[in-house]
Amino acid sequence: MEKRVSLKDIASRVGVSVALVSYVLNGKEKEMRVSAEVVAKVRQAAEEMNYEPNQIARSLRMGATKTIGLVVADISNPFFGHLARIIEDEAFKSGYTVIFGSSDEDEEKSAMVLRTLQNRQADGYIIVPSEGTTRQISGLLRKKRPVVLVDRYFPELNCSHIVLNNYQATFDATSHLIGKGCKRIALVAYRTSLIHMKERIRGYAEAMSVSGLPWEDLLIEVEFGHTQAETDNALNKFLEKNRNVDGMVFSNNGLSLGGLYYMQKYCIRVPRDLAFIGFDGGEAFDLYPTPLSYVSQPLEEMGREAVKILMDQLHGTNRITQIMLTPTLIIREASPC
Amino acid sequence: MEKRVSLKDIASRVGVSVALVSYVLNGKEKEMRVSAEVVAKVRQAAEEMNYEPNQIARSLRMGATKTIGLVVADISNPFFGHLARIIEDEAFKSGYTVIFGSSDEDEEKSAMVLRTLQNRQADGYIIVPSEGTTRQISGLLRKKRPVVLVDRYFPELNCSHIVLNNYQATFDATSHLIGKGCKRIALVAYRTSLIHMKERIRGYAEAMSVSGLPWEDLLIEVEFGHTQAETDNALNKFLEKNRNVDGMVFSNNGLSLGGLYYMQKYCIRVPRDLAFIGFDGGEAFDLYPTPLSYVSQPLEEMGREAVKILMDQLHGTNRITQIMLTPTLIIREASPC
DNA sequence: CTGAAAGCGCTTACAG
DNA sequence: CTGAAAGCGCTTACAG
Repeated sequence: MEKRVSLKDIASRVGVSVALVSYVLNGKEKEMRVSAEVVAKVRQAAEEMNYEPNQIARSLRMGATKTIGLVVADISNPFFGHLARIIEDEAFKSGYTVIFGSSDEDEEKSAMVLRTLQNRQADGYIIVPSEGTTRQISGLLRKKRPVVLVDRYFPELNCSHIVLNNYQATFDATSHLIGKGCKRIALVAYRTSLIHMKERIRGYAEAMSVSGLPWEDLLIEVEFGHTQAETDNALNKFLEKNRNVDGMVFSNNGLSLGGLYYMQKYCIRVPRDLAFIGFDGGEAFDLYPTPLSYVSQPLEEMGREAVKILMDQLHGTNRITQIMLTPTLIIREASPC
Repeated sequence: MEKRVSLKDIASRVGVSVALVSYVLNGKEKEMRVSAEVVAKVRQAAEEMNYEPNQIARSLRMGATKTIGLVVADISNPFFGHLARIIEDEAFKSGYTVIFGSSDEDEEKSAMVLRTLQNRQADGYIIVPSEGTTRQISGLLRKKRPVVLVDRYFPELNCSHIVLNNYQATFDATSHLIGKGCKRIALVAYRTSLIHMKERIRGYAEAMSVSGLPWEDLLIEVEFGHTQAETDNALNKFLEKNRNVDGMVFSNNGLSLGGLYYMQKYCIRVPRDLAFIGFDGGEAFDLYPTPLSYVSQPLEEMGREAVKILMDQLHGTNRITQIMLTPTLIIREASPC
């Protein structure tokens, strides 16, 4: 391992103190009234020696790492990958780097990831919280760490968050199908206590109710971490009992795709045999024989705003910001082919 | 910001030196022959005070951060997102954390990302290198930083890498179409000097040549960072001139999807009107009316091995390992529906 | 068995 | 205008 060049190396080469080099390289030569001659010499030496600051040392000294800890369910899931990318870019603009960890919607894994991020002294956290992690988040808050929750949140926690208006998302989706004449609309959801799912179920139930349609028997709940086989099973059982179902709303991207795999396997033509509204878009929806309708989230805005809220808190305001974004229903008609 | 508890805090509470606390908490109480009584007291105090080590301080002292710097083209691209996830998990097993950056296939951005990762003193690097970054990589090597290149590499560089046998990938894909009776097979590729693309083109050209089929006019090259409109344009122009094309091979995932969007727009039915082989899989390929054939890469293996090779180098061997993985051609037949 | 001390590379009052 | 010194939290020879 070749020796990295330090301030000391530059100082001894130029023949000045380390402090002076630090001032110059941090643009404090004005307020410190360093002589023009020294400034020039230091700059040149730093350049020639290819000096790069040691962010670790600086972090230790300053008590801040310029690091954002990001916890998502799974970075390989395009929804979270995209979010991560937006956060990366936005953080970079403010000089922050992102360290991430995937929680797999698992309480234990979430705890491990958070411990790692804390040991690495992340200055602030952007978290897609998993079920059962309320105490982990409140622990962070107790330590006065800036935290922004994304996609979901815990109503009982006084914490910044930015989420979709999930109620509206499924309310609009369901209402649209009702407007198209559907009467027996099923919702496919995850079985979880997390608020975003609860809200999506509530939106659906409300849309059905205001039209006087029963829905209690049309709610299909699937376990997190379900395999395709299990999803197939659940849908099979459900459709056997409810042969007259004429529409389906899926409450997230993975479920939507799982549903499509199922339909394909059992030769159910979507949307001809069964009206369909998915969640979050993707190539599979676009390239379907008839492009599929779905609920679209303003992901860019969600990521960008999450970073902004965090930056706000990192810069000392103690303000708690809670934002609810508006979903867009993307309606596709039969393709021209 | 609440004060974090340090070794000093524990030491003063127990009434021993900081060194002793450090020994105990790092499991060195045996070799240091710390008395059982002190061990117990320190352990308990650490527990009660919720002590978490400051990895930043440790990094500075030890000259190692237990951090892997990961550079991908774009973390929001499922191919790289998946790779990142595998690397994250594998690195975690060895106690390493991942810091990532997206280069967007851009030389400048790559340089910025690498600078950031170096300032943060990443111990080693896993890089999907962009065009024109040979000097950036060789700079890292000159500083004796462990580096593993993934997906692509630079033949002129003595550096570990793990890539697909890209030649075989398109050779097999093209040969398969030839075996099916296709004679005018086009390849859609990126215009780049990067070896993985060159190899994919070479595999295609060779497969055509051994069957005595001309191909020079059937190679379609698209710029990196192309928009869909530009892809549409290129394909339109090409197909106008070559109406008799009977098959198409796409040389990466983005191009494959771009191709499918094009086909959809112009009502070309795949694979009925035109034989098709894509790259890297994905839901869109599966859910196509007729599931589409594609070249599959062993991504898990690529990610896992990349970390293993890096760990090897981090643990002091100076060995250079270069691995070429075997692609699998996934052939799908018409669906039963 | 235990503690005092040095030092990783940096920033920043403080003194002159 | 410049330098000596302290200190961030940790690890690790060294001395006793």
